[in-house]
Amino acid sequence: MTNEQVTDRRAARHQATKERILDAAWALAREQGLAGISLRDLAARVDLRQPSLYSYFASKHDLYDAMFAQGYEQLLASVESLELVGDPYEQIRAMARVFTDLCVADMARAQLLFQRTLPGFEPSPESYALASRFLDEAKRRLDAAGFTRDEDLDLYTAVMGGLVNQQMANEPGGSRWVDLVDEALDMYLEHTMKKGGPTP
Amino acid sequence: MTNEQVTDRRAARHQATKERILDAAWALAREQGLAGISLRDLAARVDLRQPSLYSYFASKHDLYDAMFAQGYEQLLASVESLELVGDPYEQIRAMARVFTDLCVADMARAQLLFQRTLPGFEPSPESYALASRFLDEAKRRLDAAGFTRDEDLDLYTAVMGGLVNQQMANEPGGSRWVDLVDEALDMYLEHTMKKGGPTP
DNA sequence: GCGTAAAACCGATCAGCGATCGGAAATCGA
DNA sequence: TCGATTTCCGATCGCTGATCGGTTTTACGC
Repeated sequence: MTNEQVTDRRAARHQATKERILDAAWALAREQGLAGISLRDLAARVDLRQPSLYSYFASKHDLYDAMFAQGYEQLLASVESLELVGDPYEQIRAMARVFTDLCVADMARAQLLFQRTLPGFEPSPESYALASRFLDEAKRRLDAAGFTRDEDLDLYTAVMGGLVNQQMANEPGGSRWVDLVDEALDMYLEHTMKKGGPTP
Repeated sequence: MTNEQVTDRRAARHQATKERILDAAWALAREQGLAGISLRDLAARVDLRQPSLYSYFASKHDLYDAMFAQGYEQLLASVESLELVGDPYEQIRAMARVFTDLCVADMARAQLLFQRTLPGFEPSPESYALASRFLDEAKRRLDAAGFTRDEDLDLYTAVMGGLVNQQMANEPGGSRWVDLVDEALDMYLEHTMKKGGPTP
């Protein structure tokens, strides 16, 4: 049992605490809002004092950045798990449904990932790369349906993001807007099929 | 020239200062972001000290509330000035273009009116009534085209808000998404005409 | 025009925030 | 068990919005 792991127990312990802090941060964000996270409150949740958090995150923005990366990793995992076979239109629909479901399931996460709401926060290049990968996944699926114009992707993100945005701004916790996702997809697909020419 | 105004010079002076503060607040919001407004900076802009602002606004949220009301008054003025005669579809298009134009013309305003971005801020009932009037104006124009379902309005606001939102979040200062407003209107009108039955 | 009540203004101060410093305490490889 | 490294935290800094009390300014009613 001893030296079960030859390598650093220190690093493992460090990483574990970091994840405990992140979990507590998400919980606080869901309770009090993203901007409502206070480092003193957060530290108390993991039985630390506020200065100790700086052993794990260089700043509050650095904490937000780690949450940003976690959020996109979760979305990427869900979208990448979708099969890439069969009707391309149905794949676009499935992706949209997964997207809206994940957004309403954790609005704090959606707010962090898709709105520029935290004053002065910008994701690091490494975290932004995850966001780009997420967009690439969307583009790949639109391409498969022959929707290859830049405008096709932009309109898609605008419609889906618009539904989620209205939902969060006007009826948080409800589903009045996100329930329109299928109708919105009817609208988008029909329009874009015409624009993009016949089905490949 | 004396007693040119029989009524309160006090109230007039008070209102004038209030508007000077609001103008400075908008300027600061455009420069540093909505949440970046510091009451000490704001006071300095109008040659006051920070506590003096509380003679005009009960709190920072009260200031935001006044800005919220001003913003909707400006949007309402623009939309209500649109003629209510002629092709109802063209009126819907005109309203959407005015909306996106005003949003990109002052993104701080759009952020305040259409995103829940300030931690803890909620408009007062009086200010929210202006927002409702704005939505009523939209509903009236959709009704005129036979788009009377609740979903018709919700989808319309989602699409237009989605374009603006993507624009602000991903390319502030640009026009990549709002330039799609005409194509988005093609998409929306064609879809909703089918859904809503034949033109009245 | 003048007296006076009301309004406006501000220095000082409060509690809260994120961030920083330096030293004590705990950890763990050797 | 030793010793370097990491972790932890009390104290403190500068900033924020808000509040208090007292001074100064304003302009209404006489």
